[in-house]
Amino acid sequence: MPRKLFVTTALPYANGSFHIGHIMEYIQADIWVRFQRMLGNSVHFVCADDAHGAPIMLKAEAEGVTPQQLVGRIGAERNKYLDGFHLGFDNWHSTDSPENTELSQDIYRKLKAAGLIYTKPVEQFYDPVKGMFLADRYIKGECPKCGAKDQFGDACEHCSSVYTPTDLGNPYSTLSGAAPELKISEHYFFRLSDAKCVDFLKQWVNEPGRLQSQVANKAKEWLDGKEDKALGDWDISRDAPYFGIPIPDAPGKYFYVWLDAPVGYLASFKHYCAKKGIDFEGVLADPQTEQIHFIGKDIIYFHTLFWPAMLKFAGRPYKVPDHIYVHGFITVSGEKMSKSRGTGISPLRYLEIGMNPEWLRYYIAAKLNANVEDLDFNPDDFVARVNSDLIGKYINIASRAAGFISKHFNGDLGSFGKNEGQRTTAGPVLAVWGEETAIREAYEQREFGKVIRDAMRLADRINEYFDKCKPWELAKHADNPERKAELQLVCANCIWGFQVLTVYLAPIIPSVARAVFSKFFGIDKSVSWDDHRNLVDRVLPYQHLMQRVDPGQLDALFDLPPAAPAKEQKEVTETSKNGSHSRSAATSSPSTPHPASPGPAAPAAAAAAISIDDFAKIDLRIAKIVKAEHVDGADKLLKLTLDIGTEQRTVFAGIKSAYDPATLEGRLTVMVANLAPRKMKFGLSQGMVLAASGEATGIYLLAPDSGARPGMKVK
RNA sequence: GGCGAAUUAGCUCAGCCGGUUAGAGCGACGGAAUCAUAAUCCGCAGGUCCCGUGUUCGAAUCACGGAUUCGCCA
Repeated sequence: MPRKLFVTTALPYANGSFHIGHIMEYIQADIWVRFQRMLGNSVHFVCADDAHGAPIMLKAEAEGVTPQQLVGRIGAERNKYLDGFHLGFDNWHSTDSPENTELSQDIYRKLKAAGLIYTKPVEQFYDPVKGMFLADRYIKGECPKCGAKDQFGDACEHCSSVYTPTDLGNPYSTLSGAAPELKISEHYFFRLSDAKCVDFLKQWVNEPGRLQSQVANKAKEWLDGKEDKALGDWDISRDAPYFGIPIPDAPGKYFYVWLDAPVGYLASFKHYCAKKGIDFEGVLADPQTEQIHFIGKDIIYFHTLFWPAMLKFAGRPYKVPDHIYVHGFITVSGEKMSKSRGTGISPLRYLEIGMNPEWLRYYIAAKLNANVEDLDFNPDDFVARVNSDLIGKYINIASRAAGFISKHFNGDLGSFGKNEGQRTTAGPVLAVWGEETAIREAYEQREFGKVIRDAMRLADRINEYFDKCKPWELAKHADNPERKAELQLVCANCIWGFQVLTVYLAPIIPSVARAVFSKFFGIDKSVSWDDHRNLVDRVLPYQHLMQRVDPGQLDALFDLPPAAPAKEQKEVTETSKNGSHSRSAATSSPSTPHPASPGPAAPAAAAAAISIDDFAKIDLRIAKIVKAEHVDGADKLLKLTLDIGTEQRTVFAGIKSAYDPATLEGRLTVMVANLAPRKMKFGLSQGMVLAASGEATGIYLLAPDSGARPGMKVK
């Protein structure tokens, strides 16, 4: 009996491009979905842009476009990523859509009819210049405890005390700079504290197998809170102007973005159903349907409290989620992605420089398990794992066995019985078949790391078998029919083992799996789980199925343009604090846009004029290169140790192509001494040296006239 | 500040309910092989299991305290 699955990933906030954290979540869900589909289960897999809310409204305003235009622009680039990483969503929609408006308002009306909605006046800061109420993050002022200036309205970065915006001294609006006024407005609330809500949620959370234990514990902590920790009601309205969905019969009131965001799961599904002629309500109302949401650990609160309660008390046709599968964040080289230092990985750049998306899928799968744990992208580890596991172990099996079959048997794998128990498959094939249950269960449990550990152990077995049987020796005696038959058997066994492994790995590397079947086995079909039993009869001449990673590509991946200037960072900080879906996938990294490539400097098309004050911010110093060294594994970089009088700095400079390190030692140059340090693949770079370059090749380091001494300021 | 999670070989990690000399992969090192995109195979080396105290016949595993990191506190 095939399962019926409705699967979603968290809605990304549509104010920016995808970052590596989004991609990680989609890869996790996509692997699981592909696995389910291979088993023959029915899966509807959808997502959507989370379009509403103040940050998008304000960003659009700043850019002089409508929110719809902004969201449309972001939405237009989604497919590049989704196709690029083989993410097989059935549909991608938007919360700013007729379906979402209809469903959100319907759910609201039903909640209201159930007596779970009420209104209450709320006193809140109001920006008289902008004419709008201000969320906490748009108010700054002096910390009531320590007096630090320019603190946000929720917590102090200096003394980390927590308070409300009304506690701030000399508050001001970050939007207009005006002093905010306290103003009262009627707000709509969802009565989450209602006994029937709490009782339902307690039962829902405790359902065995529904949530990961860490997640269930967290939810229980919220549900069992007492006094000031007790579960409160949820403020679901915002006053105009607001980019969102109007609340029925409440002029000037809109749903808070977090109310309509998860409804977007349903809106996207409904939109898809309409396109495909599927009965939307029928699928939802079917008790067999399993509704599953993949999310990041930062949005557990919304998905284990509000969302199930909303659905439960809205009633039919809505169903409560069957599972919420929570993952951790992704870090890069052990560090949380930094907002200010521009570290991180751009998924778009990854694709643009021609890196294979399935390397990343493989690497992320290798490090994923079912727990709410962060995982680390480590560049060296990435290269090692992909090259030694995927190419060295797995692909290598086909590569080394196929030649003999093509050369001596014209691609025929032989008339040996291929069924379990028969002599011919007693070698590696039985071993590989023996792990089928374990691997299938590991997939089901989202223990992808275990899948890969198991699969690679099997690849090792096949390689050992190959070595032990020495087919290259057998081939030397191919005129002996017995030797020749043995040669065919050994190679066939390895190729069958490879076939089974390919099926096992297909959810993770779908495109390679498909290519193995079409280009190597001559079978053009989508790979199903059953294909691990249907051993093939022949192979086509082997052609490369996958390239190795060139470590130089990692340099290119991390060689991003300098971090965005301070203004941009501030924006990012603010928007990322909005607690919406934007951060749901993983890190708090901004999705820093970047040019297609670090392009050659066009003959300086005069940049915009700056003031002398702007220039003075740059601390340029004469530096003496005391040491210059090659960097292992870096194509372009040299590691420089610079003396600037008061201290020594380590700087990585992209001048390897132009300078021999030995000739640099001892000479003077100019460095930016106050450039924010930046973590690079090879270490921390504490500044940069200045060099000239143009259209033509060549890089020319600056040098001061004689007489300059290390540490002198350049101005 | 309160609560929670994490901390195991150079790197990435596995070690369930406490039980013999703590494991894997990669890397390093030494060999072999040469079919394969220098991939593969064999062997070897590497650990005060964050620190301390305690419970126990026995603790990486439990308890308490501490350090560091990360998160949650609507």
